[in-house]
Amino acid sequence: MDVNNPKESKRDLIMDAAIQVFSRKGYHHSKMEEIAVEAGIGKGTIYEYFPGKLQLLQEIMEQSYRLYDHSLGSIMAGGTLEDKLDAMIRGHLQFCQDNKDLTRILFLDTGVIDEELRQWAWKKKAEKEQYLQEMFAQATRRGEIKPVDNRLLTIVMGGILMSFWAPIVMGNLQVDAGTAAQQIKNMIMHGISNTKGSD
Amino acid sequence: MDVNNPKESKRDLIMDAAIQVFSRKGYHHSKMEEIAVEAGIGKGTIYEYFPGKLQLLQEIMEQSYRLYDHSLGSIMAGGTLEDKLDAMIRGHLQFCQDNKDLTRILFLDTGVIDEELRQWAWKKKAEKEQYLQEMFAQATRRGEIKPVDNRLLTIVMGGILMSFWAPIVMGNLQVDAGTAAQQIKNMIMHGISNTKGSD
Amino acid sequence: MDVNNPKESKRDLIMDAAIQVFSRKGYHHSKMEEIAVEAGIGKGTIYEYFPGKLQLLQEIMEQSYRLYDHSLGSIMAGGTLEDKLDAMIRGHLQFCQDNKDLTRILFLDTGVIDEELRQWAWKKKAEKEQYLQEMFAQATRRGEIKPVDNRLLTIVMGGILMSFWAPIVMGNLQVDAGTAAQQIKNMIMHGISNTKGSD
Amino acid sequence: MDVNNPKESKRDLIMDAAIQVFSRKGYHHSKMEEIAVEAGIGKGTIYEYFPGKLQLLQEIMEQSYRLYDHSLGSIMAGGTLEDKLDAMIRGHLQFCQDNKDLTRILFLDTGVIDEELRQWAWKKKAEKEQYLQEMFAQATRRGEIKPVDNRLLTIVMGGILMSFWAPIVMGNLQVDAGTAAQQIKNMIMHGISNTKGSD
DNA sequence: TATGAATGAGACTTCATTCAT
DNA sequence: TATGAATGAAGTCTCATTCAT
Repeated sequence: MDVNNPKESKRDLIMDAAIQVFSRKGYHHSKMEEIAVEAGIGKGTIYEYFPGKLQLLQEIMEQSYRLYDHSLGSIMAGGTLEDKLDAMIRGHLQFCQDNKDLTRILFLDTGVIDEELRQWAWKKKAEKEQYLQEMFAQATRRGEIKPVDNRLLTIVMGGILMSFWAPIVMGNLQVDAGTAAQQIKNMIMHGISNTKGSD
Repeated sequence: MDVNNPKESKRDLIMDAAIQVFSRKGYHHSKMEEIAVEAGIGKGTIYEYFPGKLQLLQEIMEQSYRLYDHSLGSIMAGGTLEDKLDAMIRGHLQFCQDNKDLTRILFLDTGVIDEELRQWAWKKKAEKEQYLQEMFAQATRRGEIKPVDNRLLTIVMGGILMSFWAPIVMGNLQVDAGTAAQQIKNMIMHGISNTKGSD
Repeated sequence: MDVNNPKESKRDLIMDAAIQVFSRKGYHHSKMEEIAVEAGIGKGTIYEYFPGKLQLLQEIMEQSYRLYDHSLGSIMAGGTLEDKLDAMIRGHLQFCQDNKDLTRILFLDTGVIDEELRQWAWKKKAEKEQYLQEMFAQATRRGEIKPVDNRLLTIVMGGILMSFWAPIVMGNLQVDAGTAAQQIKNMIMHGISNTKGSD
Repeated sequence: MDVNNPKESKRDLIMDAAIQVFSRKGYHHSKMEEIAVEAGIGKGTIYEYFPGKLQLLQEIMEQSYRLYDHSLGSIMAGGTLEDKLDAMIRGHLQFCQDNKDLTRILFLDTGVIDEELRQWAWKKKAEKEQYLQEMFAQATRRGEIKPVDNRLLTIVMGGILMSFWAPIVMGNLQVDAGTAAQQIKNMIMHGISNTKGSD
């Protein structure tokens, strides 16, 4: 089936090789030559499938985001905020664990490559925040959470998710996604203080 | 009178210019020529004060971390965990607001430049996590917080701090550090759930 | 047909161009750009075949020495000292006349470029002196020459050979290698004094 | 006396420092900065006494040649060819031994620096050869030597002298100038062959 | 006169991209 | 379609020389 579409498979071959190399060295230290070698093809062939190095990265990033969105989207469909948070965190951890190379590229190189790419990443981030914000707003309306500053809460939530990629990808952290997600969700929902209530 | 120490001031002039340019373009897109122009000096002069481009960045990073540590260290001395968290968050927000260019460099370029620099940044991060972990351990012993997974809590806390640099530096977020810090601290301590029960 | 081995021929093309330029200007005044122009190729192409400027010179030197050794080695095989001297001098003169550019590089730039290269040249020189010394020692044992200080004799012999490259290469001296070699050999063997007595 | 003429002494100070550095590193690897440090003065001061780096070398070379000429000239005044040769060789060896730094500069860097300097060195060499040629011609007329090719003889003689600088300066050869000179002179006059006579 | 901070032309080298085969 | 040899723009760094003090 994959062999039926050799062009697409060669394209994927290149993308996979690029993911390896970008992840290993970072975008600016990756050479087209090295990607070609990793893919087992000639340097010029890459340009048959991608306009250039930057577009190759863009393509990888876009595909990664699609994969990420798909992974999370299917998981966190309905339910209470607590269920959604749990699913979201679990999905995020699972994605990071399952796609270390993609994750490294996605969170390491995004900001420093190119203005256009920065804009794009910024837009993606804004979309995600938009989604979070609505999720929290809905939960607020439903009375599931206290009336906190939604803007701050969104940033905090995003930060919590972001904070896990490095420990996971760099190999320091090995957790069971389900267990960790539940713990983290509980921290967010109920805090860490021993004294119930206050403020 | 301003130039009591002309050598030091020239060095600082270069560093300031480099901070501008690195922050604006990112390390890899910054040219020594451009830094020189920004500083209003000749290209060669930079090399009288710094061995090379990479060392110039390193110097900036180290100075930034010293400044950051000093800013936070003086603030969050004693008190309960709640006081410390409040001070830490407030200091962090304030630093990001007061040193946008530095912040952008510190959190954007760190990972992708150079192996040595990556090691250094990694060490700094580990130190900070070590500090957080001890802070939480102490609070646990004192009974200030529930017995949660310290490793996860540390990562979460780090992520929350990290999450604010981008909104602040990119200009989207304008908050009063004191107010925001208190709100964020409360989220961490008491959670966002409306139901007072725990898991 | 001429290009049976295009890769090797391109390499040679570059080396030939480099020999021209190095010979004309000396190593330190030769620019990679100029070598590329001389070869009729782009600047970057040189780096496809040689790691850098210094290694390009090294390669030329090594090839030159191989050529030189081969030229002399085949000529001066056996026979009496007188025959050997004659062959050696003739071969040396012929080499200088046939390879003026190489000769200029070999004897002009060797000492001043680079420590490693200096070591290499020194080793080559020592090898040649070793060879001369054995040749003279053998002749002494055979009673072909008087018992003179072998160390001094070797240096003298080396100097005599060396002395001819400049006049030949700079274009002042045009001699028939065979005739000149015989004359020089006779000077060495029998001296220039008219009085047949010795000291 | 030296102190009475501070300008001249400072000039000499610089030249001495330059001789040290040029000899140690070779012209192209010597930096004006290093020469200044060696002289214990400021970099700019060199330019008060010399127009530039090249002219500093030229000055050193010219002074060296004057010293060399003076050393030899006073020694080899009159007498037979044999006496002259003996004095010339002895003087040459002595000069090389007494002025290793100068010698290294004189014989190592001459050819590769600059077209003007090359011309100058060439002229000097031609003058010396002119002198040798006349010396030999005179000896021929007096019947002191056989009628050999004067041109070749001159080159040979020059080569013999030249051949000794490297062994002496590089530290391998330690000889008594008088003894060695006599031995070398005898080789030249009477050859090394054991069979007296032939053409 | 002496200085040394400042300069910028110039050289090497890299590597994304092209294009003839 | 696939290739990889060839390219040259671009960037870092050096160091002889200048000049204000």
